[in-house]
Amino acid sequence: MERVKILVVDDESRMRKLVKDFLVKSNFEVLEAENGEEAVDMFFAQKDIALLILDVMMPKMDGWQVCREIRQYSKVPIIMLTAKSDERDELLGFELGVDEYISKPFSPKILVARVEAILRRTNQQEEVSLEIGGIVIDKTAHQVKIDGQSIDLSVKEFELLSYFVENKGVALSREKILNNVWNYDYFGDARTIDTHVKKLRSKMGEKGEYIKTIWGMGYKFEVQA
Amino acid sequence: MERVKILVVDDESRMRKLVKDFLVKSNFEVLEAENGEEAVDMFFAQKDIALLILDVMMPKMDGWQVCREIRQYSKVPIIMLTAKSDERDELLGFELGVDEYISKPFSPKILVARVEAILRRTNQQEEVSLEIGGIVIDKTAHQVKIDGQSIDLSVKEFELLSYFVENKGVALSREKILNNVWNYDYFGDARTIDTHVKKLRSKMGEKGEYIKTIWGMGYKFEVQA
DNA sequence: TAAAACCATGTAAAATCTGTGAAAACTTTT
DNA sequence: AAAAGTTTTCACAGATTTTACATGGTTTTA
Repeated sequence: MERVKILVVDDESRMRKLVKDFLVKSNFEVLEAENGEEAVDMFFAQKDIALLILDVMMPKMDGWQVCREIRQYSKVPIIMLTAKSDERDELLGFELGVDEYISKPFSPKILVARVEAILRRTNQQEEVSLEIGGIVIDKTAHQVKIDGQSIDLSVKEFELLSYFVENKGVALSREKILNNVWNYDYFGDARTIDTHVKKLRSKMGEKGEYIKTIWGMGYKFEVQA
Repeated sequence: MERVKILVVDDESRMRKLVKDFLVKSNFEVLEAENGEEAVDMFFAQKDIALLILDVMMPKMDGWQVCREIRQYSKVPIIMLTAKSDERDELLGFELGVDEYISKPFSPKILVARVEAILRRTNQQEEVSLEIGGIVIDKTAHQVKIDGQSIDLSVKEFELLSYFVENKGVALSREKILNNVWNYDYFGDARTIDTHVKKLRSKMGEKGEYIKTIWGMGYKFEVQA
């Protein structure tokens, strides 16, 4: 099992180190950013950050702003660190979708407990396996079965199919696919998608037809005729 | 961007004014009703009310009843105002599809925050689909159905039809259509529109007649005869 | 009512896009 | 370091869409 990534954002390196130490001990992988801008960049460059811990007070871009920017694209859980309890702006946080506040100073146990609670809560909602039209995608096992028959997919193919299934019925532009399945900073040829779609379709046999071409637009995964 | 309409229902005019003031400050458009009957009538007369704020205790028809009547036809978000927290009937509310409770007295900020949170939440889930005269345009799926029957449209045709439907009843000059459906830097033949209109009409069968020619001016989408 | 202005339609050319195969560039495994 | 596998690029053919244009019909205007 791969370790869960947490991004810690604080301008004080001592604080970052402190938080990091606690989390690393609890077997999380910790990334650090020392200001809001760096945090946002890092979040979108990395694709699999499971939780953010944000200091409210930071130069350049404060925690609220980071929260806003990230919430435009992601529902990743966010914990806010506040110096005093009156720095907590519950109202603003509510609007922005903050999951939890922790006031400094905090005990290591509290921090880890909250992090684990939130991850447990959110992971429950996340589906581990998707099923549609005889296609079963097991994200944990990284395996796909079609009518009970396991098929071999490369990583990209797997991710692409997952993305399609997660967005079944939704018309997806190539650009959108690129931004979601490929890394945010990938600037290659959009035709790459076509090639992967071709392979996916062929590996999926007759169920490959579920991946529909929308001319001049992109693709759409849909089960009905 | 047009302002979002909220209907506030309470028998006390002071309370209505209070709520209204807060919401207007946050740039909502506020309609008022002073009892349940009026609220229901108003809701169905107005077509585009985005949210209801209902007092539970009202003469004639209480908040629960209003909720029931409206829920038969609409999924519009509903916030209930309760005098005391024990007036909240969570169970009943759950059945009726109440989205949120706010107990009086409440702070203006909380009210506005909840309203905005709910609108954000529901707008996300809301399908981007337009419906008129048996024509359903699902922008997400990039699909058009006529009387439940899916029809194939090219991208331009799809966009053109969407534009027409979004501007139903409005006479649209060719220039305007060109500027909105085509890129603003398109300098081709305006006759191109005619061709697309022709195709659209034919693909839409008898409903093609909804696209009306306005002589010497352009086109108009309109459902009635 | 005739002329002028304008629209609908069919046809065909032009532009655009997709599917495919093959090869190049990378990664990972052996 | 070679082999095996994966991902990306590229180019071409075929398919589809978009556009232009000519013709004939319709509406307006004078």
